[in-house]
Amino acid sequence: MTFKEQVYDVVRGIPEGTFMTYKEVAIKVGRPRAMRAVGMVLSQNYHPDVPCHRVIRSDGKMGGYNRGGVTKKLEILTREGAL
DNA sequence: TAGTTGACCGGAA
DNA sequence: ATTCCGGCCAACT
Repeated sequence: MTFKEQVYDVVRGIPEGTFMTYKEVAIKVGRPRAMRAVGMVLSQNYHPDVPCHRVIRSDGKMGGYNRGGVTKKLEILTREGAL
């Protein structure tokens, strides 16, 4: 099980209408200091099964989105009722 | 193997 | 509140 595999699994396990920060995900995978690596993996991730739109920054802002842009990401979160 | 990059975070100015 | 800087980790070339 590689780092990114674990990241995918954790993000996949995020319930609908909820969101986690990159730091939280990093902690989940057992690498509290690898928050940056998490972001990179998600940026490299084009896997539709992984709801990477539920992962945001600790500031409450959103990092990015490879599937439609930040706007789309915000719309998805709003549609899921995360806001 | 070594160097560069990135969807980050926290503290300081 | 905003901007700047350093640190940390994995992937990619």
